[in-house]
Amino acid sequence: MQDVADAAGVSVGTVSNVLNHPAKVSPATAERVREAIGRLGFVRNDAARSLVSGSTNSVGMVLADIENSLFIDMAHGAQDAARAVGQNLLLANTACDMRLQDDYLDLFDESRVTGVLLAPMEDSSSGIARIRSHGRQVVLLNYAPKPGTCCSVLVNNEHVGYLAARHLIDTGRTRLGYVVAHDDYQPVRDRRRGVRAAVEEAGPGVTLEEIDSVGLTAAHGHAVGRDLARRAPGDLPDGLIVVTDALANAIIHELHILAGVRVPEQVAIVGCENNRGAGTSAVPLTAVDMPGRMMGQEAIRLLMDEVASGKQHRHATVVLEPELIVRASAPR
Amino acid sequence: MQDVADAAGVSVGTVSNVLNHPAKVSPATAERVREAIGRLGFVRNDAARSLVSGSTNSVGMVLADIENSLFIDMAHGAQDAARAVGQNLLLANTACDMRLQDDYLDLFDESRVTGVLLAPMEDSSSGIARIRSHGRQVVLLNYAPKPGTCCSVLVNNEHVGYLAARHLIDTGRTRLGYVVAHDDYQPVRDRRRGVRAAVEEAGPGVTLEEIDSVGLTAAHGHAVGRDLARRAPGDLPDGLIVVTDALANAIIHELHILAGVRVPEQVAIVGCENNRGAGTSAVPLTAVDMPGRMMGQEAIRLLMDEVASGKQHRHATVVLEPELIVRASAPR
DNA sequence: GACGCGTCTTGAAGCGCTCCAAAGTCTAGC
DNA sequence: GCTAGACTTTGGAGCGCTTCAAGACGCGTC
Repeated sequence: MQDVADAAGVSVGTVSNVLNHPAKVSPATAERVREAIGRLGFVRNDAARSLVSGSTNSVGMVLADIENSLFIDMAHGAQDAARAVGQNLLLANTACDMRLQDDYLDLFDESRVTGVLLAPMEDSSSGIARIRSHGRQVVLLNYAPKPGTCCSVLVNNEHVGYLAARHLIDTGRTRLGYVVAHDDYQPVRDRRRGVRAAVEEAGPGVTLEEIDSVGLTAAHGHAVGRDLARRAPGDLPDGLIVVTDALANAIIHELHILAGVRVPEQVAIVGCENNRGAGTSAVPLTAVDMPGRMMGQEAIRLLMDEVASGKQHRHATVVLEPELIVRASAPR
Repeated sequence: MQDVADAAGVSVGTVSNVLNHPAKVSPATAERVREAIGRLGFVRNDAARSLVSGSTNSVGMVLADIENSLFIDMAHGAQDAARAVGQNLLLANTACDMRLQDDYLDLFDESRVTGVLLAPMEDSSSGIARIRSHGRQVVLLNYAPKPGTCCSVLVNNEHVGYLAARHLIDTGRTRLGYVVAHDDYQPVRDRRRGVRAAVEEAGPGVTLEEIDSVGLTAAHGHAVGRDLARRAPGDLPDGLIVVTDALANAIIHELHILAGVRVPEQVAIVGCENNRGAGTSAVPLTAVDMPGRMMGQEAIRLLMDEVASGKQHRHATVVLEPELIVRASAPR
C-alpha cells in the first residue's frame, strides 16, 4: 500500500480512502491512485483489513451432506440472500463427520466470519455453544436447536410425514408401510410422528407397518426393495411412505423394474424430500417438497438480523411448510 | 491474548508459544496457560495470525456448478487430500455466473489462501491471470488452461466420446446420434472429436448424426426426447451418445416411458459423466465415468507441489482416463 | 564462588490496514 | 488583505498476533 501511495504521490491514508471512502477523495487523486493500483497489481490484504475492523464480510456455511440436493438448495438460497446484503458465502462440507464439522466451526470462528449457518445431521449443541460463547452468531438449519440457544429455520417435518401418509389414504390405500432409518436424526423422528398422526386420524380401516432400513442410501433401499419383492402379494403394503428420495428410488427400481411389482398400481410410493431427479426416475416420484432455497434465504435473514440487533436480539425459529408434489408413483 | 497472559501470570509471547511451539514451554506453564484459555474462552484471531505469517492454511475451491455430482466428487477428493496435508478446503459456488466467479477468485486472493482450485464452465484465463499475477497459485480442473499459464487436472474427454461411441459400434449399432449442446464448453468440444474418431474408424457401415440440444439441463433433454419420439422408426438412430447424464435421463424418460420406444432394444443410450443416480434411473444408464474424486486429489497435490517448490516450479497437466460403465441402457 | 551452558520466559518490533485528529488548501465574502 | 468554512490530504495510533534477540534462571563443574 505504501508502494501505491509513493507511486501516486499521496499518503497511505489517501489510498485507503480511495478504496473505502471514495467520496472523501478528489476525482483527480482517486484516478491517479487507481492507476497506480492497477499498474502495481496491488491486492489489499484481507487479513489486515479484518484485523482492524474486527469482522469480515463473509458468512460461513457448514453443510453435513453436500450430496443431498436439499443442502445444495439451501446453499443456493443462502448465497443469493447473502450477496444481496453484501456478504460472501463460504461453504464447507463435513460429509457427516462430526470432527470435521467441529474443525470447520472453529475455522470460521477463528476467521471472525460475520456468522455461521449450520445444517447438521446430528445434535451439534456442543459445537454451537462453543462458538456462540465467543460471540459468533449461528443459525441452525433443518435441525431444531436446544430451546433458546440460537435461531433456526426448520421445515414442519411432522407435516411432511402427515402429507405423505394422508395422500396415500386419500387415494384409497389402506395398508401403509413407512420405510425409515436413522431414527436418531431429528427430522426423521418428526416425520414418523406425522405419519402416525395421519393413520390414527383415518381410523381402524387403515393400518401402518414400520419397515426398518439400515441406512438412508440407495444401497439400503435396494435391500429393502428386494425384501419387499419376496413377500406374498397380500402381505405387501399398498402404499409406502419412504423417508428419503434416494431410498424411495431404489425401492421403486427393485419393485417395479426388477420384480415386476407395479408402481403405483400395486404399491403407491411417496418420498419425503423431493430431491433433484425425483421427477425423472423410473417412475417419477410423488414426494413432499422441502423448500431448501427459501430455508437458506431465511437463515441469512435471521443471521443478519441477529448481527444488526446485537444485545437485544431474541432468538427466532422459522418453520416453513412442506408441499406435496404429485407424480406417477402415487397419482391423485 | 493479553488477558490470557495476565490470567496465567505469563507474557503474551509465552501464550503464543503454547499455541504454536508447545515444546518451547515447560509443561507446568503450558498447563496453566491452557487452563486460562479454556476459562476465558479465548479464540485466537486468524486475521492477525495470517497478517503476521503472510499466509493461511486454507485452500479455496471455486466450483461452477455444485448441482453436478462431478463437481461434488472433485470437492470430496480435494477435501480429503487437503486435510491430509493440514489444509482446510473452502468451497464457493458460482452457479455458472462469471461475475460471481471473479468475485470469489478475488475474495480468495485477498484472503491470501494457500491456493485456489478452479473448476469453471467457461474460459477463465483473465481471472486466472489476474490472481496469478499477484502470486496466488491456481490449479484448473476439467478445463485446459492456456498453455503454460497454470497447472491443471483434466480428463481425456476425447476418449470419453470415443469410448461411448465405440461401445455402441462394438455392440452392433450402426446409425449413431450424438446429442450435444453448449459446444463452446471445452470438454464438450473434446467429446465430439472422440465420437467422430470412433465413427470414422468404424468405416462406412456406421453413420453419425449430430442432434442439437439447446442446453444441458433435463428440460432440454425432454424436448429432444419428444422430437426423437415423433420420428418414423426407420429414421431413429439405433444408438445415442448423450453429452451429459441429465440430458440422457430425460431422453430415456421421454422415449422409453412416455413414447414406448424401447431402450435399449430400439435405441441404446450412453451418457458421458456417470453422475450420481445414473444407476437408478428408469433404465439404468450406461455411462462413461469421470474420476471426480481422483481429480480433486490430484489438484491438491499439484497445488501443494507448486507452493513448495516456489520459483523453480514447472506447470504440469495431469490427464486422467475415463472408464465405461456398462448398464442396461446400452448393454454389452 | 565464579563460570558456562542449557532451558524458559520476556518484551518489543512489525505484519498491512483503517480511522481520525490535525494540518493544509481553496474560495467567497467583507 | 483577512478570515470563516468547506473540502482534501496527511501521518500516526492501534488492531492481535508471531518471532526473535536478550534476559532470567537453574544446575553442574572447576
